[in-house]
Amino acid sequence: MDVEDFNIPRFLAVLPLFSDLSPAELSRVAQGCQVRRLARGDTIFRFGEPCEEFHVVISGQAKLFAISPAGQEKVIELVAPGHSFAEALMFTGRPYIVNAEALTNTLLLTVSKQSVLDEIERDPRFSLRMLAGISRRLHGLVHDIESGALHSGMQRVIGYLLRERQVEDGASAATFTVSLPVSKATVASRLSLTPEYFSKVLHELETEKLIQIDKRDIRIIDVSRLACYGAH
Amino acid sequence: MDVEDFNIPRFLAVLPLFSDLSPAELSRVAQGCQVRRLARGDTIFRFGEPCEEFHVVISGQAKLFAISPAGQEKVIELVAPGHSFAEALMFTGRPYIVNAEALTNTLLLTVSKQSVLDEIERDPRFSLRMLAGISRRLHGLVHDIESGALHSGMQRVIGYLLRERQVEDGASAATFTVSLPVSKATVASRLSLTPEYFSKVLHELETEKLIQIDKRDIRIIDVSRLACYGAH
DNA sequence: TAGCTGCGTCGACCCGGGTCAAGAGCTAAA
DNA sequence: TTTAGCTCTTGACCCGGGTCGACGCAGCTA
Repeated sequence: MDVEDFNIPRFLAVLPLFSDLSPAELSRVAQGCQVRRLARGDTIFRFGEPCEEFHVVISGQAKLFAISPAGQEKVIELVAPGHSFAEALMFTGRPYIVNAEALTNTLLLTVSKQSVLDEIERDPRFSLRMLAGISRRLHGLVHDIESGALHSGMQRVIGYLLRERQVEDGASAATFTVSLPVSKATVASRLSLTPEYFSKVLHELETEKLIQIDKRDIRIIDVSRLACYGAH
Repeated sequence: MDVEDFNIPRFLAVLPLFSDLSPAELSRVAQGCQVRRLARGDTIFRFGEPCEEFHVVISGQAKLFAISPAGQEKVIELVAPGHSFAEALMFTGRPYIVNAEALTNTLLLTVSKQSVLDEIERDPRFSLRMLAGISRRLHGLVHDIESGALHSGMQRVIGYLLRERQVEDGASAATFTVSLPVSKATVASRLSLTPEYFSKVLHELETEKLIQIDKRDIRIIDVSRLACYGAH
């Protein structure tokens, strides 16, 4: 995939947010977009910078993360292709409150705040879709907070594996494979664990014959037993 | 304050969300509202119930909380008079994902989903205000996640005390008083601590002569030393 | 005045999970 | 082929903060 030959309106039309705009509207929004190619480790934005746009991952992977005064990093969210981020921040009028960078070579679409505001002005149904998207994101964060406060590390790992099933395939087979999208250290941080402890938990699950670990591919052997393991 | 003699349009006009609607618009929105008087402990809504409205605390206090399978409770948010909750969930079209109840005798305003949708249809500026409100809420949750993952219990308590200053008075005096809005056990849960440990932390701060505890009033003696205490 | 109930405090104990250090594979460049 | 540099694993050790139990001290009710 290349920057120059990339068809922005066609890509926009696939996103839920823009899915039923007319071709004319799509090309208008596309005016306020730019596509960037990023290498692994490139910064997308940093804490404190002004926010005048939101972003969509076209291909590759991105992460949102915070840094503590002591310098340690916590991954807030992993962003897969087709997913957007920072829409919410755009509407607060404040600077970015997290950092974002590319985890692999990534093609990134950036949509200007102004073209979103124009579209909202023009079509109330568009703002409803925007509201729904942000609300769903908020829903996810509430889930993360609950999960961090109420569940043990083991339970968070199990929850993560089971949730990834939806992404992998919609089926509810008794056995299936989850591929970690990024390094184990990054997933660990997403789950608020150290890499060492994450490793320990995975291998405990393996010795219990609930999963099989093959690099970043994790085969779930017994879904139902896995689901109740860790409930003590 | 009584249910019958309460003037809904006048109250709506004070809320940031509705602040610059015309009197005609206000009374239209007020049609879709109802006011309820609740006693301490009364349920506002429960996990899993359908969500067709959002809520504003007129007077009193409410809490949003989750319950783990094991039965323990985590307070997600404390809601003070003049503040709203569950707007975001309304837009996802899904059932409530948390529980809400009154912490004291409370007067609660409930605004129907339909009147919000009507108003969005009518005025794009209204939907911008809605987006900004929800985005600010999301901002707060991200802060909570960072704070839970990156800071120790001591640091979260200090952060809470310093943040409450804004609410108490805007001044930046070297010494001031924070009144806990609810029981210490509830504040502790909000900070993801046990009541016992919260107590221990507060009393450690007191023996360090950084604060003075008098029931639910906490006098901050030295703001600047408090701010850097716990940074080790 | 006694008795009850709910909140807050305190101490003794314990464990989940973090820290540190070492090593093992794997890939990539030279 | 070697060196360098990741990512991942493993084990020994340690500590923040949770658990449990007991008690003090209101504020109520009778």
